[in-house]
Amino acid sequence: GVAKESQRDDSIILTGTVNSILPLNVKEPLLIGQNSVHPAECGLVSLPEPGSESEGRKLSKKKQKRRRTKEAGEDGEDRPREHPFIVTEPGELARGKKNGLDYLFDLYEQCGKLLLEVQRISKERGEKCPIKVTNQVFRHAKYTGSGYINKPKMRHYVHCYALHCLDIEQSNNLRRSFKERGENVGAWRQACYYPLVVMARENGWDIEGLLNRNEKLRIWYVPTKLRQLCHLERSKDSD
Amino acid sequence: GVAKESQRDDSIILTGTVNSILPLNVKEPLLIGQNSVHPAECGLVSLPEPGSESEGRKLSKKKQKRRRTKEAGEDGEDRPREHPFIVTEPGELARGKKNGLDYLFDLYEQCGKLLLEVQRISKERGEKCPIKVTNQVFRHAKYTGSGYINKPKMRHYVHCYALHCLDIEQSNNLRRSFKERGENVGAWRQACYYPLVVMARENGWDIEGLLNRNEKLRIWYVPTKLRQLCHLERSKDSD
DNA sequence: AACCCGGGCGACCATCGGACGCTGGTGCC
DNA sequence: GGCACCAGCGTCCGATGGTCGCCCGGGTT
Repeated sequence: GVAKESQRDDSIILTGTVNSILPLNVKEPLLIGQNSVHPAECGLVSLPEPGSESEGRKLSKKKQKRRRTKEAGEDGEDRPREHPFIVTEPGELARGKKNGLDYLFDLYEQCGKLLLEVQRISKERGEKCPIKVTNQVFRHAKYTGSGYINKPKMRHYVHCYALHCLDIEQSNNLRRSFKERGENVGAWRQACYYPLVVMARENGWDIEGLLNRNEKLRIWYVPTKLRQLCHLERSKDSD
Repeated sequence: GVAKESQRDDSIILTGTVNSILPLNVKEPLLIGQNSVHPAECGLVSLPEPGSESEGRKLSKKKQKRRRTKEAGEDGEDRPREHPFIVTEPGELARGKKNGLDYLFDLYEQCGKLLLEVQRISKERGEKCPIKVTNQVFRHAKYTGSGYINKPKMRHYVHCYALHCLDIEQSNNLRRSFKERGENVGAWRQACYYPLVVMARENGWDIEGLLNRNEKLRIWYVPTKLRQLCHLERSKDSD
């Protein structure tokens, strides 16, 4: 299934047009005629480098090296990490040490409320008032005891939440289908991109506008990968 | 006149309510009863430190030391700096090695056009599309040969342009009045704040919204000092 | 020519948006 | 218990918004 080809990161798999790879329609046919090719060469499209601006800004792109574990003897009082998400059907509670997707989406609602609070506070203080979920909001989340909300997580699943908000029917079907097939969260997450790309096409490829028109999505930055995917598909369209 | 009290920076002078210090109404009365007091103590209000957020972000606020002149032997090909602005009446051409205020405002229009261009380009490339005048726009300005447009300058006079857009009548009167009195640009610039504060009050102190509602001003970040001034006056109101 | 006023804008800084990949939790055997 | 998988999120990085004050242009004496 799709899961086998899905990557840890956001590398994008495109072997055909969007229509032909809608996750719900695809099981085996995706790689027909390519089954003997090495996975790295069969339809995995690396997106263009982001540094495409022509004004002369420089990008060094050195491979960053992550810091090893924190020094021993540090107190830190570090929270245990959250349980991983699993693909659940709408309304289904995750069993065992897992979290379900309804909970994931609720995190986005919580962020929206947190933003509202941050906005109220900053207005009251005459400071500039964020219209998006910014670092400040994540800081506020930590401060007010919602330490389980953090930036990398929330940014990671924005487009999944977007699908949930824009087409609950399709989002629910996708969840049921991926759960049934036993796909993991990474595969489900990848699959959420394509219905959005189709919607973007139906909106003149204006993904930004599509999300901005929705009350709940307006506050989230458009994920880079989603924007790039739309751009890529649009350029295929005009071939 | 007002000019004598005005500071190089944006320190804010408030000896009374906004009503009492509307620049057009004020010549000498401003400091009545305080003329013997040291200027630093007479109504020069230092605004609250920006690091007022309670979430625990740290601000070191070390005095930055500016780099001395560039190394000798550097080519650089540096453009000579622009002629300073002087206060001119509407339609009046600046004489000598000076630039007039109509020219200043035209620079803002040019930035608006530049932004439109940047938006067109970034849409075409599927990159994220700025809705404000960002660093990218200033970079684009340099790139396309408008080297006379730069960030510190444009940010410095935003509120003057705002007054010009929101109440051309009042803006023109202010220019005529300050020119007649022989005030310098700094004094005129300071004076531009107060009519805006009054307008903000009439709009429920929503200066952000006031500027955002205007087609031409929407693309400019609200100047910090203007937001702070509004905040300050609002809190005086409720005393 | 010498001086000084005042303002243009180069350069700096904290913080931002964005993302990588290490670490360790988790289920399976 | 041991192992392999995989995803949470600590941490990093280039670039941004915002501003200070050095430097020098320009008018005056």
